[in-house]
Amino acid sequence: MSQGHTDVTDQAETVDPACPVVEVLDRVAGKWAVGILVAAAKGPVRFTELERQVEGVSRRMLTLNLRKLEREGLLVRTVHPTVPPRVEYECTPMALELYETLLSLVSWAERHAVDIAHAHLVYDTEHAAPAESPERASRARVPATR
Amino acid sequence: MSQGHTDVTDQAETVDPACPVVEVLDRVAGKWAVGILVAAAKGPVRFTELERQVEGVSRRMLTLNLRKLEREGLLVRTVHPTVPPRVEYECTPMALELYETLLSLVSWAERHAVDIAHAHLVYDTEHAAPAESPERASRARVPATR
DNA sequence: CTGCATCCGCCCGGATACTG
DNA sequence: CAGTATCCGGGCGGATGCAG
Repeated sequence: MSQGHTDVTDQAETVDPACPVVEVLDRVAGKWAVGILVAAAKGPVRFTELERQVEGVSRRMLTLNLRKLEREGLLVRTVHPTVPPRVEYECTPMALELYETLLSLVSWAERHAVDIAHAHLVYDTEHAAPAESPERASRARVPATR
Repeated sequence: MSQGHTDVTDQAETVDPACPVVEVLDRVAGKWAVGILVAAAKGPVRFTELERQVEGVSRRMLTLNLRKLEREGLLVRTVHPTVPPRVEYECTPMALELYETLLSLVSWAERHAVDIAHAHLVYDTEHAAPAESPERASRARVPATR
């Protein structure tokens, strides 16, 4: 049991001395983690609720990410001892702060959405293009000859 | 050639209607992308230079991420037509803005470093613990009975 | 020096079935 | 309802070799 696939729930995380940003991103790296955070940011959410809202996530990955986020101290899991069982996940203050920070990323993305789209277009064009003008067929910028 | 493994260079990216954050993160998701950005933030960097600074990245992944970042319009590739060839990668203004934003993430990480570490400790303890006190061995918080 | 192509192992993550 | 366990395919990414 101590082997097999580790999934997102990597207990032994690889440290990256380069910079702490990587660490943060690695935590939220999960394709679903952010979605979960967003869904939970508005208030306590039930398991099935998440399964619907995040939508696209499998039960497995949902649970996995939930556990991970809980471990990170970003979510609090509350079990209501009722029948049928009722479990709610709630963002911690820390998570809400992170959420606010993520918003600045969104801001960045929105501000440069067109730039990025344009960049894609240019890159793809200059790249997929087999050959047009014999001169200047290379995709890279060349510095002023000096 | 038109098939096989797609790697990081996924041209056809999956759209996530949930929120734009995911998009941004997916762009920088590459374990190495951030490292590259950081290295390039200080100024134009050569290929081999990156290979050393990021350190841990294979030539393959480096190239792949470089291409991706270039496509995103975050890096500018400049080829100096000399011999031996000299290629430099430089952050675009847009990338530098992103870099600044990422710094706020670092700030968050630093502010809550201890909280996170503590959360890990608690979670791991309450979880790895096979059994100690017969009562209250469950890891979840239970809400006040009401 | 810079970069692409191929091979290939390994992990990620989806599907399914079963438990409390 | 809320998970856990198992199977298993796909692609992610390292290693290597070759080209400009």
